[in-house]
Amino acid sequence: MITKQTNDRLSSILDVAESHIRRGGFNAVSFRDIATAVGIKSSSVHYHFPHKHDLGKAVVERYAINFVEVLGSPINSLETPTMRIERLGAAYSGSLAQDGAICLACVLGAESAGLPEEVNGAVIAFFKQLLQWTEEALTGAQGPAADASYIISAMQGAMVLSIALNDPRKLEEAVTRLVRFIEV
Amino acid sequence: MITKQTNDRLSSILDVAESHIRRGGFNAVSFRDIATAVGIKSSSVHYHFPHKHDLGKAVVERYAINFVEVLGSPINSLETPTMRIERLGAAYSGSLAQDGAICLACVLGAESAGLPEEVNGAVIAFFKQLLQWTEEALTGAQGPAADASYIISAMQGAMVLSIALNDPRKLEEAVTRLVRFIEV
DNA sequence: TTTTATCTACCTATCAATAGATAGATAAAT
DNA sequence: ATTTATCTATCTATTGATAGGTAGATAAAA
Repeated sequence: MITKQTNDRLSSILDVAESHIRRGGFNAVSFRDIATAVGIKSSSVHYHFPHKHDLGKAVVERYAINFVEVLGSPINSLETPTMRIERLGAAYSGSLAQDGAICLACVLGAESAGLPEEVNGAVIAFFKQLLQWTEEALTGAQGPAADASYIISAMQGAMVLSIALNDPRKLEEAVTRLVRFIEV
Repeated sequence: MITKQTNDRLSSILDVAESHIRRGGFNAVSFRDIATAVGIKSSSVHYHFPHKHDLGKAVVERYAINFVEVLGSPINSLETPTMRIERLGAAYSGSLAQDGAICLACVLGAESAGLPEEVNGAVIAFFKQLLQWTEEALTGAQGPAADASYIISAMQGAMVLSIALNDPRKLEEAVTRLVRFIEV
């Protein structure tokens, strides 16, 4: 059985790992860093995640579940596609503003070719999930920006630019522009 | 005096470093890997680049010079803004197709928060240069996509998606869409 | 012309630090 | 009694970095 405390500890480990990865990529985490931050020993982190790729995969999978949960369903008859993409944009902006760090998929997608395949697989799955959500959200939409890949690309790219240039408005402006050019 | 051979060796070091960074980020390079690939010892790499951030900075700076050179001038009276952005898109697509690797700025921009400041500074400078080029190229242009930050974001993001999903068409489609929605 | 000095570009050897990983002990919980 | 979650202790490999040496080119001084 998994106790409450164990769950907390697991969460803490994943929290620290996610935070480090989102700031500096997969190689920016080490078992020791995590252990120190959480207050345990590195061998205890290995107990929960035998290999580093187990940890990486778990971080990505939790992130994916959480992201989709925050987004909610893309099929909501009370909303227009524009409103849904606005919601997606808000999730991106919020994540940047709240954590001061880029989206996990941005970092890991960028260093995709250097990742363990277990981690890369999880990243790919997340991207596909994200694309599917956006496609469904766009049902019936038209206009210069009404394409799932295009929207995800633009938002992720704007996020990178925002982080690199330390200017959150890059992302906000991109979202505004995207939303403006979706027609119902 | 810098001999021809020295120049070749320096180039080789930078070549290998760039290739590794573009595949897996800044931490995917090591002095030993480079040395082995080039055929010298790691201490010799240190001779040319005392610290790792010196190497990183040099890689970014060479990349920036090369990229702008490939692009050519953004101000060319024979071209429309659309044609210029098409040229930018071709540079991105070509770089992906030719090297099978993402743009250097995409990777380093994404892990920006984890980079040595010397390297990060060079990345920021490159981004600014790229934005300025695009702004100049857009002179007089209008339409849903006529914004430098937006165009760079969309292209970089599409590049990440292309690499992560192993589908170069993501980038090509994004470029097509961007170009289509620039009006003169 | 020969000697002396300096510089370049590499080498060997080595360092301390850190990486991921494992074995075995322990104590608490089930 | 067994499982869970942690510990201590340790391993091997790799990291970035440095010290000290050397062959060859260049250049200035004797």
